[in-house]
Amino acid sequence: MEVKETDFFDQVFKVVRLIPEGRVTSYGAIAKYLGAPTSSRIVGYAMNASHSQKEKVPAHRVLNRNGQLTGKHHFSNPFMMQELLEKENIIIKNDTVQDFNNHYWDPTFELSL
DNA sequence: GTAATGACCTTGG
DNA sequence: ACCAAGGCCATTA
Repeated sequence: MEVKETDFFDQVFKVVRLIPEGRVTSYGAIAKYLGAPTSSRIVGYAMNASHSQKEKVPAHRVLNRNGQLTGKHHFSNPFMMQELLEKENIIIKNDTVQDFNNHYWDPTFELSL
């Protein structure tokens, strides 16, 4: 089964796609939700593979713990990520999401509710 | 098969 | 409070 990259990736994509509009989450939150709080890097790597996925993944809603647009450079255009987020009523300044705590969407909290 | 890198986070000094 | 290093899993060279 070469089509199966890894279950971890699939899980990450699934959670990322569940992120509602106007909400953002962090890699560590997803990793923790998947049961791998220390494997936060894998989540970021999964986003890197998101381009390979058929279904589009709202990777622009996934930021780091600092609320910083670390992977904006990986998009079609570095500004695309910021534009997409701004379109969702999310304010971004200096490549950093303002009111990050207010827009933070924790899967372990929302999905575990 | 080994080594290095990566859209990160946690812990130690 | 700030700075530094380690760890994690998977992919690529």
